[in-house]
Amino acid sequence: MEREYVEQIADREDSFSQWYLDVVLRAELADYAPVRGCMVFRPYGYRIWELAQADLDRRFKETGVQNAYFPLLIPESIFKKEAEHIEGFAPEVAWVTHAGQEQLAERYLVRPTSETIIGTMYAKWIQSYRDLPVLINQWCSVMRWERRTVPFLRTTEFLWQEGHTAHRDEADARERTMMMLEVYRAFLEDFLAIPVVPGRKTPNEKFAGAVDTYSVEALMGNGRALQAATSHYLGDGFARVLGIDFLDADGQRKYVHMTSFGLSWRVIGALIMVHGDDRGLVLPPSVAPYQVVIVPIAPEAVRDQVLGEARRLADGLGGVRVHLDDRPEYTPGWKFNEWELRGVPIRLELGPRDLEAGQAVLVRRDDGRRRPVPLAQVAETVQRELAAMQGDLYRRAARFREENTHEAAGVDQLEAILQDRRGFIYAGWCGDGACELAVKERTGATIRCLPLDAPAPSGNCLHCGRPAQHRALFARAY
RNA sequence: CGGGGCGUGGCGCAGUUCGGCAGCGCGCGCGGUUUGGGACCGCGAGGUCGCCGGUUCAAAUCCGGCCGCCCCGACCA
Repeated sequence: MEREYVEQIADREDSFSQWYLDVVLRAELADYAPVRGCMVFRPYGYRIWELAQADLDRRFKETGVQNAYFPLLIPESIFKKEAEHIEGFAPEVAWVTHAGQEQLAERYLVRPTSETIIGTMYAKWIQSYRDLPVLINQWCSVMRWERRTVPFLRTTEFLWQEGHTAHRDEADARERTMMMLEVYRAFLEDFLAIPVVPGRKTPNEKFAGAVDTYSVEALMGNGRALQAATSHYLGDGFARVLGIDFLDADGQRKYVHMTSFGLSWRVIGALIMVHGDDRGLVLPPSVAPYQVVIVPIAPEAVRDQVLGEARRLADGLGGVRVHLDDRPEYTPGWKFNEWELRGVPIRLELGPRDLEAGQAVLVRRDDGRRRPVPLAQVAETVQRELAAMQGDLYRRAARFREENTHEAAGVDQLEAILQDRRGFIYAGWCGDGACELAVKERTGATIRCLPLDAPAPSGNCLHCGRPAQHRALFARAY
């Protein structure tokens, strides 16, 4: 039999990163811009972001978070106030030094994150414990001058949301930190169909300026880990240097305890790498710009008839994002490949033979199964299959993760697993950062997180052999 | 930032060894025939050969410098 599908993207097994880039470009999610490390987020990709954004934004608002917007530029004097913070970001900060020909009295940095400028405003707004908590999020872009960039995963400028909250005490702030981590977990698993491991970062891996950093970690199709979102308990460090204090009910002046949490367009990269296959993108119905594409097979003699029925079919799919591809210049086969590459969950084929039989042919993107559906039942079947596919994609990704999750008793074993098949690797850890760094040095794997649901540690540290204090999740990471 | 590879019409590439008319496939435009897994025929448009400099009668090709992209490693959402 002849080759059934056209070669247009790199082989996913042989060259995963080339496959990833091919999908990004060929599916028209993004394109390279004439700016170092920057990309253009094209309409099809941006629509995915809008759908994800709308859902996550709704989840934030359900917890009382409001949206606002703060400036792109941050005065150097303000950013420098938190020592650990500036030290962490200094190497990748872009500076604004001139307005026209004139040199500015003070340099501004293009925000790499907004803790300091938002905190500065909180200092003005917060006087009393009655003003707390303050729960604000902003959708914006930030800039970090990374050395090596990859579309969506690591770009010089990227879109994200950053939430910043101020609280009366540590307990309230910590509760918010965990609440937002759970919002991310639910969003990623339920909406993007990406299974994640929630956990706490080690001191080596935490956010510059945070007391504790939590993240949700996902496993990509090539066995590498990706941090999909983070939530930080910042303590009162930022409050102290920025002067965010309030008068408590007991008459004492106190500093607020803060949190911040963020998720970026990196999750678009995760979608590609978790769900994609040899034929390209596979989108969960929840974030698919088109959930259904109708491809009419319309020879000249029956053209009007087929297109008329195709339009009726589209109109009958209320509440579903449907696209009728009636371009005459492309053949049906071309369209099949095109929409599969772009990840549309369901394709409906409608041709003369179907009209005679009073049916359409339904094909699911994830399993490729094709079957005839009577026209009267198409709407109902589409709804059912979209819902089923959402769940199936999650379960498939979860199964892949289970199959690629291992245990390592020592560094040798960890190294062997990484060479052989990568994936998530659990191992005992004594809690010493030196052991963590030694493992990284030798194997390239880092502790992605200390999973929250991990059972009590048993056995010994994989590196030094002392009793394990944690059950750590190791992986090579993006 | 280190190691490797690559920059030639929109995309994928040949040509570079050994200097001598810039080519091929796809795509694009027009006309015609076509439509159940990337249709076919004909005509046509489109290139400062990544950039700057040098050698030469002559440079995509040789020399020097620079820039960009990709892959593999050290830092990050």
